[in-house]
Amino acid sequence: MRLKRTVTCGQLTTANINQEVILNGWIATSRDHGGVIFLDLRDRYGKTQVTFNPDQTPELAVEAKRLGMEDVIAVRGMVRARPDGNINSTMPTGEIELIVSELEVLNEAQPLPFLVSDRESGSEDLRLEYRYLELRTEELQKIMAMRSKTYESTRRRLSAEGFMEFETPVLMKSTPEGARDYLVPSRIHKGRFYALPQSPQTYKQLLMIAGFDKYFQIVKCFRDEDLRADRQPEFTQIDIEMSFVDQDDVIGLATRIARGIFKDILDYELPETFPTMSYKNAMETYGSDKPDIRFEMELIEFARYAEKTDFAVFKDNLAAGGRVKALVLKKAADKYSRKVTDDLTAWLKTYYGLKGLAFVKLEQSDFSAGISKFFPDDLQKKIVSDLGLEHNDIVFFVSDTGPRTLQSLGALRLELAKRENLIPKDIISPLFVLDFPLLDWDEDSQRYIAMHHPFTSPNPEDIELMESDPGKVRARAYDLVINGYEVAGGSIRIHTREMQSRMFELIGMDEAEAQARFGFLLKAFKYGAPPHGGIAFGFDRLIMLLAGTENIRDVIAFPKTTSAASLMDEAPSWVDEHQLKELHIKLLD
RNA sequence: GGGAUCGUAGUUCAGUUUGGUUAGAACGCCGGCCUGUCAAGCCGGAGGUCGCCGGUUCGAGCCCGGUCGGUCCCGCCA
Repeated sequence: MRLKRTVTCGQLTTANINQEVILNGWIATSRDHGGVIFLDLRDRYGKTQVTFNPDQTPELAVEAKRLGMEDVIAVRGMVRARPDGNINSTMPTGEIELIVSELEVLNEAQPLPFLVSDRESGSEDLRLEYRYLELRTEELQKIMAMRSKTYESTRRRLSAEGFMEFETPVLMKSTPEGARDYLVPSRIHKGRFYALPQSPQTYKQLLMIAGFDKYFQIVKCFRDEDLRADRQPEFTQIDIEMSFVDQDDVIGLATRIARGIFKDILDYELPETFPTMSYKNAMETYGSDKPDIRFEMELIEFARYAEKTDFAVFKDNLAAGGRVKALVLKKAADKYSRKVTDDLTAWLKTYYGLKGLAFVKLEQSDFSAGISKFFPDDLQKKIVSDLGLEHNDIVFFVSDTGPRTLQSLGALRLELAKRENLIPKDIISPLFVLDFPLLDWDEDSQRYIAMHHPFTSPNPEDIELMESDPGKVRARAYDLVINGYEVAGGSIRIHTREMQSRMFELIGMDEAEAQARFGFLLKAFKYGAPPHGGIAFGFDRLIMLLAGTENIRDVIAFPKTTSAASLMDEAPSWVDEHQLKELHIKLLD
């Protein structure tokens, strides 16, 4: 190219007046007045108005006339102060303009599928097809810059703390536990497959055994499961592992990393230590293992009142070992007509398998509507006084099996908070959830499965329960939850062969199977494995919080749709027959 | 695997309730006018397999069945 930029489109000010400069960039808008022509030239640093004046350069004005949006040009010119009354105070470069003396058209753009100046001007599938254009929008340019700064902040802090950065294999052995693996067929080994890592879990443990006591990696992970607004099939983790540490050391480091990132990127001060809550408490109080604690509205234990009511559903469920819990929405009963409560009930039925949702409204200090007639007067008075109920409050009741009661009331808590705008924006509320159960009973396979993963160490206080009451054993596992998002999760690992074998046994994996699947790790444990533990941050979710978006596709340069397809390059795609043949693969159907 | 919802010019949408002449608007695009705008303005023009397949009907953008794709949710995500 002839005219290489000497400055960017975001940096010229009145200090540069009378300097000759060259700008390169995309045309954001053009304003043709028949005589004078204005172009706003854009690059990722900003926009500058460049002006073509037919009195001075008539031949350039003719050429500029046919330029349109998103053409790429280079211009040489003199920086001038804009005439009086023509200053644009909404842009940083609004006091100056570039009077063009030389123009090089680098590339012209076809008519655009949507406006780069307005991200809402195209539907999401169209924007994904032309993702490189969407990435030119101001919003995504900012988020990508934020993401880049976060990589940098993370690396700088971990390096300063003495961590070594590693790369671990992307082609690895398939692990049966956990999420579905993405598989890669081996050409050389007929009928065998590599798997893409769900996480580099085993490798980082082996690096601990190798003596690299502080490891980290910013790494892609792959899980072949169905997607959500905050889940992509490939996503990024800040993966961390440390030797000779206990839970508090890992939590301390995770706190410093999170504090550092929010300080560096948003200049937001998180507390020096984050609050903690047990898994049990989180479930009982918020109906979630990742509670959003930006607002109160806690779940209330209601069994002691429910048993004194005349409501058969409560009594039957309690007798059957179920639960009754309640949720109070303050000062909003008038907004919850029969239709609204019916809709909420239908929603809970559909998604959480709940049989019903009961409620009462407060009319002055008396129960009204819903199931109020099942509450004797003296019981009403006691509840009103115990719970501090006031006029126009509405109390929702859920009664079902324990887990279903907690989960659905937790979902209702979030839904009501959204409807009533109870969630304060601009607040970031971190929380460590601790003492997760080691195991989870799986109805389908009628066995225990590891709740976190099978390398998670049991809490030493509960080890004696491992065989007698496995469901009660707590793990040394911890999650960092921010604003209701699971942002990081980790555990202290098992580091002895004996304990690892006991764990495999608990989840119904016999010695032969354990050998076949994790023999390499069990073998390594025999050669001096140090006590170790770690944590992994969901990097994309962290960026979501920093950017204030609820969609993970906003923070990934080239994301996939909810059917795990890329609309831009049309992956996944069919492959040639000979490619399949080389891989010894034959398609059914 | 299940549920909800959306699909109409290049794009964003209206039209679907109640089937009926030539499917509209805005932005973008093309042409013309216009020398200080910054979402420039004014005038004109081109642009449609109403996602796709089938059905009902004299007649379907509109009703019915199926299908494909986007989004959100449940299951799933150690």
